[in-house]
Order: sequence, then C-alpha cells, then structure tokens
Amino acid sequence: MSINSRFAVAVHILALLALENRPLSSKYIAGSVNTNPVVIRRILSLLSKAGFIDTQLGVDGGSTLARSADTITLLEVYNVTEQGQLFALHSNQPNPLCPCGRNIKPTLLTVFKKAEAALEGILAEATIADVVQDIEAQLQSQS
Amino acid sequence: MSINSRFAVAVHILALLALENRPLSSKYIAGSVNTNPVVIRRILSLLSKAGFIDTQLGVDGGSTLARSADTITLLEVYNVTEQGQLFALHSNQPNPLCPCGRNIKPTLLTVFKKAEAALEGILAEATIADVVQDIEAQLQSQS
DNA sequence: AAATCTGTAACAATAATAGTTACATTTTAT
DNA sequence: ATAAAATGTAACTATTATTGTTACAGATTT
Repeated sequence: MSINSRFAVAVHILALLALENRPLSSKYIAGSVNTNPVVIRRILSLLSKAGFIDTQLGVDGGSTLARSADTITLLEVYNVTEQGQLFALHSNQPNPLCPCGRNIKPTLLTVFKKAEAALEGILAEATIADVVQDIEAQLQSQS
Repeated sequence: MSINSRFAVAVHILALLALENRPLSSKYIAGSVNTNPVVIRRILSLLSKAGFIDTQLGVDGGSTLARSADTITLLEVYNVTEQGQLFALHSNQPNPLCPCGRNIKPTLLTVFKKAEAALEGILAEATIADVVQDIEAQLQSQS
C-alpha cells in the first residue's frame, strides 16, 4: 500500500499558494490539481487547522499562506496529512507462548522507527520554498 | 495509510524459521503469528518465489530457510512483500495548463525517491539474523 | 441583497487487506 | 497401497481507507 495522495496534493496546494501569492479558492485550486473542490477543501481544512494557511470567506475570498514558504517543511505537511505509524505491525497479537511471538514486536518497532526517522529526516530538509524554486527552474527551461 | 502487515509477518516467519531450524508447517507458524494458515501460506508463497525458503510437501513437511539468516536483509523482505511506490502521487493528472500542475510531479518524485531511499537504507542494514539475535537477547533477560 | 466561498455531512465507487472455507495435488510414513 | 499431512490457490466475506460527488447551512464581501 501507499502513503495516500493527500500528501502530494497538500504540497501542490501550498506550492500553488506560494507561487500565485493571492487568495485562491478551492475551486481554482481544484482546477490546477484536477479534482473536485471538496477534496481540496478537506485538505485545506487540515492545513488551516495546522496553521499553514489563512482562509477568507465571501466574494474574492480563498486561502493564502499564513507562514513564509521557506519555514514550512515537507515533514510538517506530511505529519498533517498522514497519521499513525508508517509500518503496520501484526493485526492480531502474536502468540505470547511462543518465544518469537512474544518478542518480535519490540524488535520490529525498533527497526521501523529508525526507518521512519530516516524518511522523515529527508522530508524535514525540504521546504515549500524549495518546491517552488524547483518548479520555477523548470518553467525557465520551458520558456 | 500504512505499509501493510505482510512485511511484519514475513519477518516474523523468517525469524521463526531461523530460530527453530526445522521444517515448520503453515499451521504451526500461524499459531505463532496468531492468524489463519492461509494468510501464512500466501506470504510463504512470496518468500518461496523469492528464494528465501524451501518448502516440503507431505507428512512432517513445511518450510525451511533456503539462505543463511545473516544474508537476508529486511530490505529484501520489504521488497518482496511491498510493491509499487511508497508515496502516491496525484490520482488524476494535474492540469498541464497550470505552471504548478505541469511541473509538480517531477519535483515531488525527486523528494519522494530520496525519502524512500533513506528508509530502504535502514532496512538494508538489518538482517533476519539481527532480528533473531535481538529476540534471543530478550529471551535471556526473561529467564 | 446578491454573489461567492468555506466547512462539513452524506453517500457511492473503488481498492486493498485480512480472514475464512474449500479442495485438488503432492509427498511422506507406515 | 493407503492414510495422513502439507502446500498452493481459488473464491468469498468483512472491514477499512480513499477519492469523488452532491448538497447545503453559514459567513463574508461587494
């Protein structure tokens, strides 16, 4: 299974807000992401609760970045859009009467936590500003 | 979402095979994992195709390790039980008319691949033998 | 007052997982 | 030979998560 696409879409949204630098409606964003505005609003709601964006109701309303793009790391976005452990352990408790069953979980947890920390380390190194810069570099080479 | 529990169960199975060092039936293994034997057989089938175990039909049959436990890394097991990308991209193609929509995917892919590689690096460092050793150390402290 | 936008509920469609029963086939032990 | 035991896989169910969709109440701006 995969880490769901909410993370990718959330980064897309934040990068778009940084690029356009004006209030964008969920409908407009949905046009860029190519999905339904409600899907966008659900993610905007998460981002808003996390303090990444401000939203404005009414005509010409929409969302804007509440924090500078270079202070928002992909790890923060990841943590907002994903919850729980990356690696699933056994769905049922292994047999406590078995030496292996009794002791496998802590062993696995140690490795899983290390692997997850390594992944998060990379995500912590990149910011929305980096994503924007990358996109702008591609735009340059397209003109 | 999570990486499914097949990975955790597969490591459990291989560690059990290493610990007991004799042919184990799917029924026996299911007793340790605490699940249905068919769930185990499905994973054994993957491990067998990958060359990690040999299986023997008939009375007193079962599975044994085909390779030494210290040569099987958790990364190899991960690759057998998981397939496809860890991070999902947008489910629909973003709008190619939008500068952000047109260019976000390669940018995301770069970061996602780096993060996945970091995770895999940790998994590559640990072997089934390490897991067994860890379990045996816990058993020591329990006696 | 009208237009626009959010936020959320509710529902459908899709997909993956885990568990289960069933059974044909193979192999070993006696 | 025969019975027992084991695999491998098909088929089905239940559960869960995600994504997309319609609908609508409430807030805000012009």
